[in-house]
Amino acid sequence: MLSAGAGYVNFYINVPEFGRATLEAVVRGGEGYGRTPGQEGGERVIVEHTSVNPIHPIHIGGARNAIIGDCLARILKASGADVMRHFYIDDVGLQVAQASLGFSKAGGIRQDLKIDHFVGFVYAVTSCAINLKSLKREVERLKAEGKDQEAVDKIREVDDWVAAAADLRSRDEKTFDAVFGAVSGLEDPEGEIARLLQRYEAREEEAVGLIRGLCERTISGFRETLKRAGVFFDSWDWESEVASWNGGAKEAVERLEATEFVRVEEGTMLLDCEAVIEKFGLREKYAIRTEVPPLILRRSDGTTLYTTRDIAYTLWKFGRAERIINVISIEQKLPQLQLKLALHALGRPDLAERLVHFSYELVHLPGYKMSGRRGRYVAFDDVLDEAVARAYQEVSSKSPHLSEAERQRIAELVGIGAVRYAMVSVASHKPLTFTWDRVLNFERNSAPFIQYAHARSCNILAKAGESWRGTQAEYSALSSAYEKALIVSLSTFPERVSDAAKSLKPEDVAAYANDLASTFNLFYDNVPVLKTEDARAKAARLALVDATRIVLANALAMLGIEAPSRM
RNA sequence: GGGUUCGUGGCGCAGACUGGACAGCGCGGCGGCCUCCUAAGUCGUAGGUCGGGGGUUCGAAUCCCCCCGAACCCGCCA
Repeated sequence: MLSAGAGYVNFYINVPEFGRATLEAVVRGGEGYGRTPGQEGGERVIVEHTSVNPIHPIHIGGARNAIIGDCLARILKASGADVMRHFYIDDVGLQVAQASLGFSKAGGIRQDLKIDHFVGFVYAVTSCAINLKSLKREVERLKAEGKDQEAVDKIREVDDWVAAAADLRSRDEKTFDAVFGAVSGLEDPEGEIARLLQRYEAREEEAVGLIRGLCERTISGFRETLKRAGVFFDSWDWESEVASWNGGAKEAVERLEATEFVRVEEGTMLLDCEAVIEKFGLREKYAIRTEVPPLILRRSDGTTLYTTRDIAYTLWKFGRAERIINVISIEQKLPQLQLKLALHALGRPDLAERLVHFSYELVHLPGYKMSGRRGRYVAFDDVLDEAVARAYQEVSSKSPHLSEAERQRIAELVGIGAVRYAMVSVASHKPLTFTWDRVLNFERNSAPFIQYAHARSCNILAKAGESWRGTQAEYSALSSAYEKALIVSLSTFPERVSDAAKSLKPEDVAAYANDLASTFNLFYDNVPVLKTEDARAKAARLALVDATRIVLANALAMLGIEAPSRM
């Protein structure tokens, strides 16, 4: 039936029939409802995400990346794609060499601190020592040249690093003194780091042992954190292996060198991005309104830079998938564009077309700016701990009848669910300001709200037993507005999932789950299920509850959030 | 300085690409609902010049231009 008004067409649905069809489809589909089964020869997609530098623990910004990337992968998989999740380990960067140098001076590791946190500390101390040394030299030079005002500005920077150093020292004097003293005592720490990196790229045994040793340790910490957060990878790609030692970066540079777009200036090799844009008419395609600076492919000392190695890595990934989605923060917008331009320069516009930079905004902290180099960040581990602790308080006060073990189990999945939901539900192009109260809320518009609706549905079903399943359901009994709304919501789930996958908007699944939970709560408060007199009407309502339970669980699964049956 | 993105009630968000039914939701405020399937729920109420100003349109939070504010980028870092 149709009716029109104010330029809109309203549809009315044959509820009993539609209800029957929807509920049967949900129950028949079970865990698969809302999912498109993967097919032989389906699109292979690599989602590269997290890829935190192995020099400090994953902080709250990396957590946003990990959670968005993980949800994206889950949703794409649900829509039928053959998804592989990759973590790119940037072990060929300057920062890793720097952390490794400091680590070699630390005089052993601390057993009482998670290893990636210890590495982060050592890296920050090393970075302080190096920055202070070079800034002080700069100040001397400026003073000698009579540039007093510039010297004053530099002194201000020195003060900032001195403050960072004092803060670090207060955390662990022994390690600080060992690392800071040793690094400051080096005649030319920056040169030493550059040489270490060169030796690593040349795959010299000692350098490999040092850098790999550090990376392996840090990554073992990452794995622990990520596992707890429900984030998993199919592949851990060492930059050294997929871009450097395998000759990939060298080959990419050579191939680019053979094109008309590369030139050498003062020993550095540059890709003329503007020339690429002009040649292939890409200005409009990529909405480029300003001059794109040249991409430096090779340093004057012969080593490669991150984006150069990323070209090689991208080609490597395209050997394994048709589409690549890189979850990388908005800060790297320009290098990601330059990466595409490099593909064009190599004569592979088809690859550029299927390379997606899924960018997300940074996580801010009220009051200060995070800085790995200064050792200032909120670690993902600490966020998870705090979330679970708060959830435990909540569970204990709301469900004191549950056993201690069960309260702990529920606290874990509620706390972590809350963090995941908070991270994925905000559109990724919006900056996120981190505050505990905001991220760890357990009310509506949060994972616990959805989990609670799920637990309620489970509870009704648990009390109903199994006998109703043998009863012929009378779907015409589902006549209230609450029931109709619920049926409509359930029926739209598969479409919502495929839309979210197409538009790469995991937050849409989060919003759907919240809406469904809300719709179910209205039903719950207004329609008594177990008290329904007529057995066939009761069976229909129980089928509706069962279907809701299934869809809530499936939606939560796509967000990597567990669905408890009690809480 | 140039570019990109964002600016929606006290706070946090959705809606914007594909312009249309009173701009939705949560937190916080105020006032209700547990002899009834878990109140992490729910109902009611107050609170909005959709940053500001022009324009396009029958119609603009949504499209265009200008301005203001914030974030990010413009490195032989990643």
